[in-house]
Amino acid sequence: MDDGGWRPVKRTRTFEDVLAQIERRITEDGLTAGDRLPAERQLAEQLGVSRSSVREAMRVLETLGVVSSQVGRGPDAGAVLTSRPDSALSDLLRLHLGLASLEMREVIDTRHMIEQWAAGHAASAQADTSALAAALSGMDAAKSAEEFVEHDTAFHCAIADASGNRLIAAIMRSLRDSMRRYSVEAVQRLGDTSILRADHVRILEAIERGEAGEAARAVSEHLAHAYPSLFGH
Amino acid sequence: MDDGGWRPVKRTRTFEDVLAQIERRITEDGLTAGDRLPAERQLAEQLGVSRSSVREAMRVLETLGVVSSQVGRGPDAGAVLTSRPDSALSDLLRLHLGLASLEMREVIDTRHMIEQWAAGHAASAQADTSALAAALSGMDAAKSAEEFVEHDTAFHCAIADASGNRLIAAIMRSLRDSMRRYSVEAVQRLGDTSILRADHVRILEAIERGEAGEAARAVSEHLAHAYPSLFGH
DNA sequence: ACCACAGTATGGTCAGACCATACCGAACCA
DNA sequence: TGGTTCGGTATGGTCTGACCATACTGTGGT
Repeated sequence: MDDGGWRPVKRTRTFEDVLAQIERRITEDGLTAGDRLPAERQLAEQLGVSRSSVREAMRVLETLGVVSSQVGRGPDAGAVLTSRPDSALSDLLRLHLGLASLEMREVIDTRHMIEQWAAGHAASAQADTSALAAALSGMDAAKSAEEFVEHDTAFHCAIADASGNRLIAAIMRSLRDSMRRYSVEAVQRLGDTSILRADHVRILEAIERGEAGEAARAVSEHLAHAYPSLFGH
Repeated sequence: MDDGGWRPVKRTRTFEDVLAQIERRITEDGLTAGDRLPAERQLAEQLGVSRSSVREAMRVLETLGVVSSQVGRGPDAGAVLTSRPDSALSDLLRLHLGLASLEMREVIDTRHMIEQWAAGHAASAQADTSALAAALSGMDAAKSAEEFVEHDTAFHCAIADASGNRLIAAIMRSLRDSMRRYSVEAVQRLGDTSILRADHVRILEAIERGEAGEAARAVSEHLAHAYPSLFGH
């Protein structure tokens, strides 16, 4: 019955080895976005594994938003290192929401946290607000809830961008992405978007004036207006 | 030269079709963590594709922390739906940090934001603090910087858990995971950890007394102590 | 009741083939 | 000289079929 404390063997699959090798080359050679990886067949031969294993590793890297594969021939073909964490995060959130291992409430609370933080930092940094203003006009011109949400998303993502933190901006984009349908329903339920517009103007002006506290407060109240059912207390 | 506005062909790869089918079955059949997917060969036959394509789809799902594959036979074998967003997020952060498409500063700022939020909510919720206390004793007994960081991570993740938001807790865990090496170096540079201990006690007591504002403040000052070089302003 | 062993379903891996794509370059005109 | 056409080729995408290691299942013997 006693295995003597052994048994930590934890078999490691071939494609995981390939992954580790590629990651090692990335960090050791200092590769960055734009650099090309060897072709699949070449990599398979170099590492002494089959092309299938290399392909599975590529699929993982692609899922994580680290490489992008192009067919054909030439400088742009093959596996190129990229930097797209957004879609990876979106897929992750969407699937886990579908699995019911996350609830919308948790997503919205997270968004609340991020937006307050981002608005405050955007204000302190006196960030450029032209993207915010553009999104605002887009909302004014919107002819459907879908279109409105589209520009609303742009507005809030622009705040995250303006905070200067790319990780937070990426999380923000994927949060919005995974709750798009929910947002559209919320806008339709709401009917009148004039309150939201006033909120947006208040947020924009607070950021422009560099008033971090007011910007955070404005964001908080805005979310309470947009999702009244979740902020009943 | 004019293609008449066409060209939206966007070839879709077979494994992406498989992914869509599986995701559809998850949402339509209401599958959740613990349920089993059909075997690879079976799935390939059902969908009329090769096993390779099914496997690539599986690899994506596994990367996103949605399925876990076990070899062998029996009820536990095969592809089982799981809910492990943590490792997926960790891999994502680690690789993008390696690609220099994210900077440590951004990770730590994000952590700062999350910890303040989580500490405040844990305090308001009068959450159970036994895990926090356990981690605290672990730090006291630690004999190396690595061991100290191990329990320190447990302490801070326990705060995130206590906030009750699984998404935020998952993000917290992956943040800590991806910056483990950095944290160890920071502790070694610091040498004396008594200041950190005092901070931890202050955080713990604030949460126990339900003082959200004090908990958030304590977390903020704690991070300034732990990473003085990043909070010089 | 227990145990040993063959059977079998599972994922993991490999080799080799073929396809579509898209660039490269040489041969071919104008 | 200049452009065009067309075959060559490197790339990822897909499929087939095979074999392996693993771990349960059931059967038969003790």
